[in-house]
Amino acid sequence: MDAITSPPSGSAAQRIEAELRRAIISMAHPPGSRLSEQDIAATYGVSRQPVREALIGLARTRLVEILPQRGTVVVKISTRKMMEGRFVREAIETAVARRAAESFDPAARVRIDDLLDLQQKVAQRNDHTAFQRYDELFHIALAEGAGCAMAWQAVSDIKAHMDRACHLTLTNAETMLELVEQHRAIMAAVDACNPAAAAEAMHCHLREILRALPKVEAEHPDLFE
Amino acid sequence: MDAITSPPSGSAAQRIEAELRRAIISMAHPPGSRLSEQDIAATYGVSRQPVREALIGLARTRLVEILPQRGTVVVKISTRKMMEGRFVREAIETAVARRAAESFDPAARVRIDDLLDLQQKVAQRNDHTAFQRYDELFHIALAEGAGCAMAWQAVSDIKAHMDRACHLTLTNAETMLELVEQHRAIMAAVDACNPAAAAEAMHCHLREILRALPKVEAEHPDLFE
DNA sequence: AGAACCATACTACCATACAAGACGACAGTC
DNA sequence: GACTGTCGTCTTGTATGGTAGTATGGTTCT
Repeated sequence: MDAITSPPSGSAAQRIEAELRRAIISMAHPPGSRLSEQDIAATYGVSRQPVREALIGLARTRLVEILPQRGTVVVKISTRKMMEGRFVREAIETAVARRAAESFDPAARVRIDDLLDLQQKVAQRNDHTAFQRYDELFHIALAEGAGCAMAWQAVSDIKAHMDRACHLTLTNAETMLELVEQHRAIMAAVDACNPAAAAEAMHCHLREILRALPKVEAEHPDLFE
Repeated sequence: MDAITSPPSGSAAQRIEAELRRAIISMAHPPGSRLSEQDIAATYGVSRQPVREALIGLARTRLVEILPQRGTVVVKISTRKMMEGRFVREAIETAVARRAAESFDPAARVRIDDLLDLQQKVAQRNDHTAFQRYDELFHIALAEGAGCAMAWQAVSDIKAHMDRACHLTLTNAETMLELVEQHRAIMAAVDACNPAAAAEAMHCHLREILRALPKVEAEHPDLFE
């Protein structure tokens, strides 16, 4: 049942990177805020070295920017880059959906129904964090079921940025329930073995996600670059 | 003219990571070989710390695998993973080619012709390394010209793995010249503003690259997993 | 002879200390 | 008053020592 709380994996550096990643995506560290190696090290009770490695990892996913000898800051949200990211994600995930409709692992299929039910529950509770976690699990399961788990690797970084923005756009339960319905629509096309419909459903799904972005940019201009 | 030799950028860690990356892709460190932090540190005349950060970076791109408290090894080539990677890369790059045919930055357009001429030259000289570098520059320029530079970010890691395999498959000048011709075919479709043709040309191009992979796996089974 | 056991040499990992660059405040000068 | 040079304090970057875990080879017991 605790598939949602990822365990404190392996090294301290990995653990801290995961923690910081969550904190950044959930806006606990808002865009533009500074991240001091020393402060974080003190917070987590470790040395600067693992913190440094964690920040390097986050910099690689473009969630933070390390300015040499100056400091590390959480990158601001860029609508333009977000749209570019959507383009790439759309290219990958529509291809995955198409392949899923051609052949899908039956074992993964039943798991997805469970995921969607759980996602619907947390959506009704208006629980952002759990919702996004199940959203991620859905897309992972879809890629794995289609036999291209590696595709997720390429998408995960982009999705992290999107999820951060969605913490501003996903304000009510209705919107989240809509997204769950879109997930079900994708699976319906997959079950019908209709590649074109699956790709189209995924296309609409990804289009919907960032629809409200320009509005929140006007509301929170300080979070954007 | 020295656009091919990337400068020793910023920190020692980044410099060493770039060096190791080149060495791995060019098979100077063959798949399966061990990479000791200490040895590399001594080789490059630096401490173990920047080497460690470099190895962590390479592990993130799946070029090496860090086994905690045991050692770091160059990952072996996996035909299955390579095919999965091609699937993802195909999804992204055909979308890029399609968009390029819809609208392309004129300034980037002229640069590409220069790149292709240079690539043809080094192909005639049978210079693997330079060829792959210009190949990379071509795909980057195409993405930038199409206005989705971020797409390259998602492709670069996959291409690194492919390039490593291609060091085994690209043995003669003829094959390289064929690939240049495929590049020109893509650009012809772009110039003709024919998205479908551009995507199809890219599709064929990426299909060709790994065609000889099963053969080299039979010849060098020790390099594969 | 075979197998369990232990010492040793290796590894990645973390903590600490030091170095070098960047920014801001302040004093001195024109 | 505006400009400039210098010093102090922040930051990240690098070096080094020490720790825990793993594999390996020799040894001892059965």
